Amino acid sequence: MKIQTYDISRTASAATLIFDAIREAIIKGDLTQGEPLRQEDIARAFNVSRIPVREALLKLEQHGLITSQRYKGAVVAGLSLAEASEIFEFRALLEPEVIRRAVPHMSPQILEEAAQCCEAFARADDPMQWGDLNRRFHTTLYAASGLPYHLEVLNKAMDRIDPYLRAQLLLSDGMQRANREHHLIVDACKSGQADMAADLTRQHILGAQESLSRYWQK
Amino acid sequence: MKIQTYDISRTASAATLIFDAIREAIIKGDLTQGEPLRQEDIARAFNVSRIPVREALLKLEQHGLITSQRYKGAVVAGLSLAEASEIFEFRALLEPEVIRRAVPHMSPQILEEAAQCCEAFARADDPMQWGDLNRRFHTTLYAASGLPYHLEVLNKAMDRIDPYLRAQLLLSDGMQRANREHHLIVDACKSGQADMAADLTRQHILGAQESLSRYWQK
DNA sequence: GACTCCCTTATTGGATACAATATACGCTTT
DNA sequence: AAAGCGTATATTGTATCCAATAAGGGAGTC
Repeated sequence: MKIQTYDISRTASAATLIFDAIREAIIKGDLTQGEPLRQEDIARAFNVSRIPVREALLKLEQHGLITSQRYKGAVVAGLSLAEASEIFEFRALLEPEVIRRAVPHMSPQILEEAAQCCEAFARADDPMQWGDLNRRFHTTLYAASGLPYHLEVLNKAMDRIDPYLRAQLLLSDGMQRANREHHLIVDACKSGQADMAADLTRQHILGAQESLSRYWQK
Repeated sequence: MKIQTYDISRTASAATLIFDAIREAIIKGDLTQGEPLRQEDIARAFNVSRIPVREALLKLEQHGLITSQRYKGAVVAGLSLAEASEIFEFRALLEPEVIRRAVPHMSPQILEEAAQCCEAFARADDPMQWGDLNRRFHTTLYAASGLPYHLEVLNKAMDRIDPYLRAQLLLSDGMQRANREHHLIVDACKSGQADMAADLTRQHILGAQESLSRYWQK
């Protein structure tokens, strides 16, 4: 008998599960800036002691998603527009290079998957999905870059600004433009134009940053 | 009576102290790749329970300095040349931009401090100091960039490759070249040539990467 | 009434104790 | 002797308890 069995408890500790759950909640905007995170409350909610909760909170702090003070507790970290803006610039520096390096190694499967993400993104009607699909689209394209460290750092950066990304897609022309630009990027990748893809990616990011800044001003 | 007293326990938890200590040990090469880190041993060494040790280990893992497996423990993370090389490329992407942005805001004090680092670096006879001074030199110059996120990420990156950086300085012409290039960078900063400083920084990093790769080949 | 001091309470940091899991060794079987 | 199995031991993950600290409220003083 050969059944593929997988034991979740082998890979995930309680701390990890809690971390993931809270991370999701913050990223998706269910927990907002300043929301206090009491160890005991969370422990009760997950039916565990405070120990794994503390580990989860530590990881969240390392990721910059919460800030905590000794003997005072943790709160969901806020990100000023300026801080978010800097992270957009950070992305604008990294992602073009990443995609440039990825293009030569993109298999037809990857391109297909990216295109599907793109389609799904265009058709999705639930704003909650937009953020996810948008992100999956980009990570799919970047996966072939062979730059794991860049991707790791990039993921953390994306986590931090995720609420802003979602907000940006909700702006009047946010989805429309993202969609258009995604298609252009995929096309560039398909035709092997690495530099073009890099350029488009850069514009894509800086455009998002700018539209976000403009909106916040008003 | 007004003495500036600072109570370590107010700002630093045991976990933080342990983290710093182990981080230093790894960075300076006292703990090398694969070295197992037993919670209980460390706890005994610091005269604390395993709880703060676990926190420290978690942070170290987040920084990529150790890798740990459930129920198996943590070991000092190794970094293949390829991985280190990728991080050098990462730096080559970020640091030029950071210094370019910093140049316009460099006060005479900062320039003075950087120059002093440079001098000290040139004169230091203890190879152990080289790494520290080299790093202080760069961080001093970057501080004025107004890009805190970039710097945070950069610091983590530097932590990971620190042993390689030290190794690189120990190569035959490592110090000599680093020294020469540092001076060029400071000069460019002093004369406000941001793009020049960026270019020099990029070459400085890629040069180090290349010489390291060449050496490892042999 | 405002201020200070002290105490109570809520909350986090750390220590000890227990549970879950992996590894190593010896035993059995062939 | 080699392979497979089970137990012993070491090590990590988690729960429970205690200690340290911060925040708030009330009594007393001016």
